[in-house]
Amino acid sequence: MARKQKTSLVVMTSSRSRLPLYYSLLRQLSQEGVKTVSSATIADYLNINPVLVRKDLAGATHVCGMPKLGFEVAPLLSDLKEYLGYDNYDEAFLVGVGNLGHTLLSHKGFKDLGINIVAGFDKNPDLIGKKVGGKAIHPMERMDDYIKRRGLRIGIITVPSECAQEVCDHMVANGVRAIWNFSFTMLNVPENVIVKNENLPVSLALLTQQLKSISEQ
Amino acid sequence: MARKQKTSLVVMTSSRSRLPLYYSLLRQLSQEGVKTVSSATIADYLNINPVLVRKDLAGATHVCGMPKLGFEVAPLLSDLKEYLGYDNYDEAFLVGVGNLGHTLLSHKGFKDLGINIVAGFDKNPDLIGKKVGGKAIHPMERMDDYIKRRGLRIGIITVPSECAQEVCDHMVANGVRAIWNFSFTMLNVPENVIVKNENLPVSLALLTQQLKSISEQ
DNA sequence: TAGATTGTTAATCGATTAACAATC
DNA sequence: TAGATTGTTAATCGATTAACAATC
Repeated sequence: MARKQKTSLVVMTSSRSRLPLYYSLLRQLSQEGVKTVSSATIADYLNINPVLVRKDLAGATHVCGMPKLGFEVAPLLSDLKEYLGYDNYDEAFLVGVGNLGHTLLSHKGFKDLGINIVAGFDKNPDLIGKKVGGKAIHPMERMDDYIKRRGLRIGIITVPSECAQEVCDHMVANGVRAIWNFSFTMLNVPENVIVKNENLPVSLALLTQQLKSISEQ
Repeated sequence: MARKQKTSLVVMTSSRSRLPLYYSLLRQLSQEGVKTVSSATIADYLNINPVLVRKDLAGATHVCGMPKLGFEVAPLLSDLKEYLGYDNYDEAFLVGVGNLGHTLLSHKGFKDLGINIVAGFDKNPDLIGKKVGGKAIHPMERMDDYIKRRGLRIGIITVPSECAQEVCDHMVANGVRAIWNFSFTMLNVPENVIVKNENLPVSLALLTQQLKSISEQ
């Protein structure tokens, strides 16, 4: 950790993280045949304030709520989908086809949000040439070239912590601008690259912590 | 989605989500032999304000920074570890031993944070009796009893969305108070149960979104 | 000593909520 | 019509930052 580059952390306004929740909920409601929904109902499901819901929806969609009826679900969904960029097609790639790497490569949920993980890279010769979730696994040596050739800008790091910084450096050197980091290392990147650390154990630990703090009251 | 129960969402003060970052960073620094560190250095790595770092540390530890030298890494680490509850032992269990379930059961990182995923449950007869990551897989029918007998309060849902609510109901009925939900369903739970939705595709989508919004500037 | 760094108090900023008139 | 629900403006709240005296 000698270098003096910074880790750019992802910070986001809360509205951004609520919008996907509205989207999920509305899709669920839509499937159940619900045609219109009030901000109070949405707020109720998500345990937040109805005014907040209206503000968020007003900011992200063109749908006007109707007094007495609430919002039409269908246009809300399509506007949210566009706003959230779920109908744009984005390409990402993954390095480190271990347990977690396998899971992500095979995960069906990315497609719906317009994301395609196009390939995996690993140094294990047994994996090379195989397919995981329909995606080819390439040797590490091919990575630099592959990134540049396809102009990939989004990389996923699922290698052990020891190798994470090295993989990261290669990514950055070849034009990657956003990194989804599952290793436990704090990555050093130039200012113009964003890193989102996804630490599953920490995530669960935060939940157990919260459970405790609630139980204590 | 007929019931009128609410989904309790996890909301947390930002300090809470920064503390694990300090912890990771400090552990990394400590391994490199660093003995003391200034708030400015920490802030630099994490791209945040040094005053914020001092405030957070003052709130979570008893360590006083020394003018001109900064903070001692070792006591900071042990205080943070205690504050974050990483040295308390917590038990969780997991339902749905598919791809993601396998990954979580085998994940080495939980132990460090004091979390033990004690068992997995699945309805697939081929899995029953096997071990994944050293943890036994039991049939679904055993779940209710198992939860009660061991007094488990933290459940992990990695089943397909269609089954998620049903699994959730069983958990709640048997005393589970916190649910880590990897399905795409918004779960209905009583007010005193907390749900943390972990939607990996949405997580990546938020990152790509942010990348776009930065690129546009 | 001078300079780096701390902890604290006050100011700012942004996000959330309350109040309320408008409308179907 | 009356009541439910909207969108908007102002007030509140909490979190972040700025300013600065204290200290090694």
